[in-house]
Amino acid sequence: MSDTMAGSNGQMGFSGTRAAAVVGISYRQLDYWARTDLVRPSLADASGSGSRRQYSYRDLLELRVIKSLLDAGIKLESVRKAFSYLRENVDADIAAATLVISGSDVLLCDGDTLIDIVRRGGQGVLNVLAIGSVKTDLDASLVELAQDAPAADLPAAQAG
Amino acid sequence: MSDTMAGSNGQMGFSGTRAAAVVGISYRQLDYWARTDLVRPSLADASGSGSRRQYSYRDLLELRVIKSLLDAGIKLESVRKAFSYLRENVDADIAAATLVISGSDVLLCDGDTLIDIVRRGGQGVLNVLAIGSVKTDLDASLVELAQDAPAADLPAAQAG
DNA sequence: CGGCGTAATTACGCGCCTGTGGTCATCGCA
DNA sequence: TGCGATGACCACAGGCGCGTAATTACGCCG
Repeated sequence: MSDTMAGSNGQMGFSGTRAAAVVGISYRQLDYWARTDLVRPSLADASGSGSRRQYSYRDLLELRVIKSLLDAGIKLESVRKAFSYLRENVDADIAAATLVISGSDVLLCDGDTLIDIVRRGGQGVLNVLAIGSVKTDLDASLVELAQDAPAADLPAAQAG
Repeated sequence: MSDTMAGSNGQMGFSGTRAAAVVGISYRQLDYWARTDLVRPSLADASGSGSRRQYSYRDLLELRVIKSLLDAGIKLESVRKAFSYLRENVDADIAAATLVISGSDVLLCDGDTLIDIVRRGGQGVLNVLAIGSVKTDLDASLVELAQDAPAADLPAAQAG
């Protein structure tokens, strides 16, 4: 009936269409990003026509961060570099920190470190994004769209 | 002999080619930006083939700020919006402040105000750029390139 | 006044990102 | 096991932001 049925472990996935709807991007963007290796669905990748991609909650968070960066006028190419860097150098819990992009340098930091960085304010542009607020917005969108897919649990348990 | 001859008032202009060289962008970019109304030369605009554009020092500063934003991965379209907003709402001395772009809001602020903004860190991306450092870099580039155009005064008198 | 250098103009092409539309494999369901 | 819905795949189009190259016009200088 719905593609958001909870599995036996309570960890549900999101289909491509639903992921795009929740995040607030077009399906074509989601598709393009998946096949150009920006964000691949971590639960189930596509394997030919007719297969189904399955996005995790964490994937949605990444997608939403990317959407925020795009909305802020940042080029997709730049977003790609930032995320490839992040994936190689950071495994910390992303949701708690603030993302800072400064040229080719990317880092996650907490509030005080952030103030420090901004105060010294190198010689380039700083792109600053609080992941926490992104997560809040994402959860709100999830609750909104949950009405269309009744049997799904709300993601409250995932708040970290 | 040179297109950077100082006039009787000491206020010299920069040709298109030199402006591009000093700022560090291609001539095609400068040309494109001029004819699409991003930055027009304030001393003398083009008037047909064979005419000469004349950029002021202030123009160079704007161009350099734009270059910084582009280098940071910000889309030209977004830069356009920011500058059209700035030109309509702000006549303060740009060189002293910090430029902050937050979605469709653009503002110039000093150090303390900046910290305040970052601390509360709205729900989007903040693009932060200290204009002072841009000006410093620009002046350095001017001094470097002055060797190619000997008779020109250094822009030290223009420091704000 | 006629060549010469500079530079603005124009035409053309490319790569990126994305929207549109159609095709086709797969899944859910009866 | 066939049928309809879903969604991945593919071909194409289009705008933006330039690069490249040729063309045209101005200004200077001999």
